[in-house]
Amino acid sequence: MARNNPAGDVRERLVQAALGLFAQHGVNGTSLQMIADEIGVTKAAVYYHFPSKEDLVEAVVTPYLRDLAAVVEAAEGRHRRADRLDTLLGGIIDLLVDNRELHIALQADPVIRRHVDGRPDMRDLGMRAGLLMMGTRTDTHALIITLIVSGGLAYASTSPYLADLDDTELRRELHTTARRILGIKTPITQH
Amino acid sequence: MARNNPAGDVRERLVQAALGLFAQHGVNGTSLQMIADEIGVTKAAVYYHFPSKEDLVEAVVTPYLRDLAAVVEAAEGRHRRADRLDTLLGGIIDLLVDNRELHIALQADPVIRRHVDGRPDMRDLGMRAGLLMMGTRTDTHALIITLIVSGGLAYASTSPYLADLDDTELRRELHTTARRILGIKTPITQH
DNA sequence: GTCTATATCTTGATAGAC
DNA sequence: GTCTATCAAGATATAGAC
Repeated sequence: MARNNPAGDVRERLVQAALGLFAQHGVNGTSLQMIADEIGVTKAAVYYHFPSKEDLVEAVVTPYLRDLAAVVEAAEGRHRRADRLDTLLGGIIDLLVDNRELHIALQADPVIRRHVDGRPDMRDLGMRAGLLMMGTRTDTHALIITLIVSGGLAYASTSPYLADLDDTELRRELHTTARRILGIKTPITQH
Repeated sequence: MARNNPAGDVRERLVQAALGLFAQHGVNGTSLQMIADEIGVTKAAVYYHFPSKEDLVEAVVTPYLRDLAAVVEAAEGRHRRADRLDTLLGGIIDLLVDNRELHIALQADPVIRRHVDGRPDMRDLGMRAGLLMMGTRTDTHALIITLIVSGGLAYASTSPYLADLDDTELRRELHTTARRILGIKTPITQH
């Protein structure tokens, strides 16, 4: 196995290059030529590793879906509401902060959305996470708070205004803020 | 002026068709052929009304930017903090609810983002809105709450889970929830 | 595993008839 | 103001040499 490349095998470098370009230009705005150029190979080399562009999309998205699924399952495994929330928020925020500007782009990209919707194993992940956040409440108000926190965390974590915060600080700020916002609907459980 | 079309002149129908398709497939995922087909004309007819695809993007985006600018300016014209917040939130939520599923897609689309960033008159709209939300606070915590509310409102207003709420109800729910979340940082002003 | 070369299709855009 | 016909460029994808 030829390992004369700067960092790791070509397949993984292709996935990383694609990830960055997808986030910046969208999937439709990123040609295989751009991806190949990014790591210094030709289009044909890309096609050796991935039979089609869709396969590349799948390779880019899958690790994130797996990580998210693991977080949701871990949270569902907890029993007390506070623990479920902490596990879910902590896990999601870790994912967001570790990737920063990528999540919004990936989540909003029409091609990726369609790809994810086409995978039955992953389709209800968003709803399961939402149910965990809502807890026992099922009214409209709780739903709206849940939606605002979900979308708001993803949006905030990608903001250029927070770019100079280090990961640890950003994680802590997002977690406490999300906790406090979600606490609005259940003020009694807060100390 | 030939007015033998189902609804209004062709130019406006093209803009509306483009808006819907952009939101669904993204700008790069929407060909001029698709837009032409949508209203039953040919590509060449599109090019009569818009010299280039970018001009169509501009025609789609401009009304929203103008509306947003009007809201921000109206809010900046108020003097008391509570009035500024109410004007801003009310205006933005009206825009979101009136268009629902469009805003997230438009805001996240790389082509549209680039187009907006290239218009100096509109570039600082987001920051001005953010400053209005933050009020006198300038710390990280206030910034994060502002970001979460901004992104969260846009995200929530597009959620399928809220699709069956009528506009009036959705508006009211979003407004009171946003108000309460922003109230976290200034609990003294809330009775 | 990576290359050159090419096939095929779709795109944004133009020319000119009506 | 809309059409048919066409162009040049760029896209995904394939074939076959090394």
